[in-house]
Amino acid sequence: MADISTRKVNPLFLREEELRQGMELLFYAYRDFTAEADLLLEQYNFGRAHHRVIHFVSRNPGINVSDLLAILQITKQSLSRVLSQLVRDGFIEQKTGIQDRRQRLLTVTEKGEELERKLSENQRTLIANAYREAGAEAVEGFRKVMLGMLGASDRARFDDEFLPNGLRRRLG
Amino acid sequence: MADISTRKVNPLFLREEELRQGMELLFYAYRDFTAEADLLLEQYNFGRAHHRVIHFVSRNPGINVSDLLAILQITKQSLSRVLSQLVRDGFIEQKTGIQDRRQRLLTVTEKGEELERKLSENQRTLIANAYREAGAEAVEGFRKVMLGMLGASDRARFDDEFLPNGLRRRLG
DNA sequence: CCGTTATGTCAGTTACGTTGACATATTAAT
DNA sequence: ATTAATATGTCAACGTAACTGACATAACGG
Repeated sequence: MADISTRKVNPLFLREEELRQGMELLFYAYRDFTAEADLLLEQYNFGRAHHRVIHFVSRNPGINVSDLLAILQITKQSLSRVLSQLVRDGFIEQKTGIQDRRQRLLTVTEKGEELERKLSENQRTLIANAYREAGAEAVEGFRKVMLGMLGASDRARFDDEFLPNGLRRRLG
Repeated sequence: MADISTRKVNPLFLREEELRQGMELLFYAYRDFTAEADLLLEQYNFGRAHHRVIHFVSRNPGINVSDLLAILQITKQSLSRVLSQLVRDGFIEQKTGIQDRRQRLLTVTEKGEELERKLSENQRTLIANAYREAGAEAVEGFRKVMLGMLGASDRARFDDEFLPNGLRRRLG
């Protein structure tokens, strides 16, 4: 086979090829992964940014704005537009913090949870299918490689990943 | 441990948690992966779109515009802006097709290859480190899961992934 | 010759990010 | 008690990269 002979003759080329392939896998996977939700979002006049906000607020109920900004890594002005739309339309609620009254603690309303479920339904299916077809061992490898590609601060977010929702550590 | 007890008590919750975690891994990995190249691109007044074009033209020398559009999945108007800048600045060359003179076949110039190397240097390092730390078996799992998440047409692009560059099949 | 294809371009729009400057309420510190 | 720092919000202007729709040109193919 051409591939095998190439493997033997030029292993360095294949290493390079392997890396390039990884880059492309990431590109295609991310795009295919977000494609369907994007279509749904259009019906609400929302964009991908709204989905991200709903997702992370749903995952971190009671999160404050600073911590959300740290996760999303955008400016407060950018978040403001998206967040105020979500609040206006009743998908997210803001409550003044108890210990620190400067904070606006964010939670997703039931209406918001419903939207989140709709938006992520296809994504969950995609991942679930990929996980199921690949098998538990492959999933472990997938997680290992993905975690290895994250920056230190993002990796820290997964340290307590198996704690129940309410106990998850805020910040990063 | 909290995680193990939770696992036993509520396996369905953990399944959901596992899927959500996969979604976030993809989000963080993609962002961290592209962050550094984005900074470099600014110095050329280019954006991520330019990187994508250079990458895929470099990978598919002599590709025509339609096939490139099929890979990128953007409109020709969107590609036009980016591509004409890259041609203007001497990173990409267009040659009229030989069999079909309507086609503009695209190749990356030496200057373009140099830029591509610079841009992907950090990305290659990120992947290489993640691969090395995770081990060969994990990498196989990673690839399996990622491929499983792709749509059929994107998955087809990886059918001949181990053929040398010049022999890779065009289109999808 | 004519319909289709490959490509390009003009014009207008949208989503989502940016910077900079400033305002307000609240907390923390000297 | 005053002052500095923090958390948040907002106004304004801007840039990139995507989009749609419409039209133009050149070349291919029957």
